[in-house]
Amino acid sequence: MNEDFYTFSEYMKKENNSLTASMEDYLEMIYRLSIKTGFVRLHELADALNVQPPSATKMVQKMAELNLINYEKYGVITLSSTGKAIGKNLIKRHNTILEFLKTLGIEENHLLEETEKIEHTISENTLQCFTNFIEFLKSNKDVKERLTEYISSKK
Amino acid sequence: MNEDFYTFSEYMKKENNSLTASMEDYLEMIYRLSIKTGFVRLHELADALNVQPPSATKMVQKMAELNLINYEKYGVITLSSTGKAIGKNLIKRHNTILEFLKTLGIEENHLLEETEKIEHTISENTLQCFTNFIEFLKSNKDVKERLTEYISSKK
DNA sequence: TTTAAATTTTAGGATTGGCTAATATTTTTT
DNA sequence: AAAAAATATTAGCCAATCCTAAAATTTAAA
Repeated sequence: MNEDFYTFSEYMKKENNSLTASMEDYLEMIYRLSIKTGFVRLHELADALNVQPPSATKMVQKMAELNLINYEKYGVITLSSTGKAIGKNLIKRHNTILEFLKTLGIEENHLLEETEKIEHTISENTLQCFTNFIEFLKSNKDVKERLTEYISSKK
Repeated sequence: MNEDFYTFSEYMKKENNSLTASMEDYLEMIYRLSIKTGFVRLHELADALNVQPPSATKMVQKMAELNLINYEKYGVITLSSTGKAIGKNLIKRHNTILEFLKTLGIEENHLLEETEKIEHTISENTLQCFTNFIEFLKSNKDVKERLTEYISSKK
């Protein structure tokens, strides 16, 4: 048993072709904001993520180079087909974690933040385990009830 | 319902007096490595965390300034009383998350990495929820069994 | 006790993703 | 169509944390 530790930074580094945590946040948000109209404007995106426009510009340029989005100077932002596919998965992951945490009794006003933080760190395998747990409770209503009961008794 | 999103970087910023994710990793490791002898050498620490010695030097200097550890150039590293107290909590948190994830069926060979990533992101409240869940299973053995069963049926 | 080996530090560089201030472009208003 | 307002970009800076290469210090060996 050779325990092999690394620092957080190292674990979070993206050696594969996967996205950085912040990129995932941008992609998710672009997905959400462009559902209705098919596009987003840079300042909407910046506002939604609570960053300054120059930060969004920089990130959006990077994402365009990675072909996650279509973007030209001063234009509108739209998702590429890749971006759309990835975005969809990110949103799904987000919602799974949200539901998972909710089930465990995380307070409503912390839910979003906790989800936002956790979603970027977990592996596919872990996500699947979360999904399984949710399913387990769905097909075992009695357990779900007892758990809910237990949680509220702890408040 | 005013959903207020931020990017991962913003969530992970430490405005309070709390430590960065990497600092937490260093502190945890120093705690582990200094249990027996009461001190650690810089190169042991660097080795254990898979970083190069200069990286460890820099971090250790910063942590000494924050009075988490006692350190003087070329000397040994020992925990200050503050550092010891915080370290103890970090280890406890680590172990809680490890147990939590194990219960959910995360595979043995991913357990450490997943724990290492999640431990730096969650709030006190969320940790408490994890603890509650573990307790719930301890006092409801039948549920624990059914869950374990369910998980292995999913493999 | 001088030399060699091990350990640690310093110096300088890279990446990520924020920021502000100033500039450029586009859109809207008059 | 010219002026004003809104939007977006560029330039340059900051902090965290990693890295390599070279220099300094300490420890061990001959």
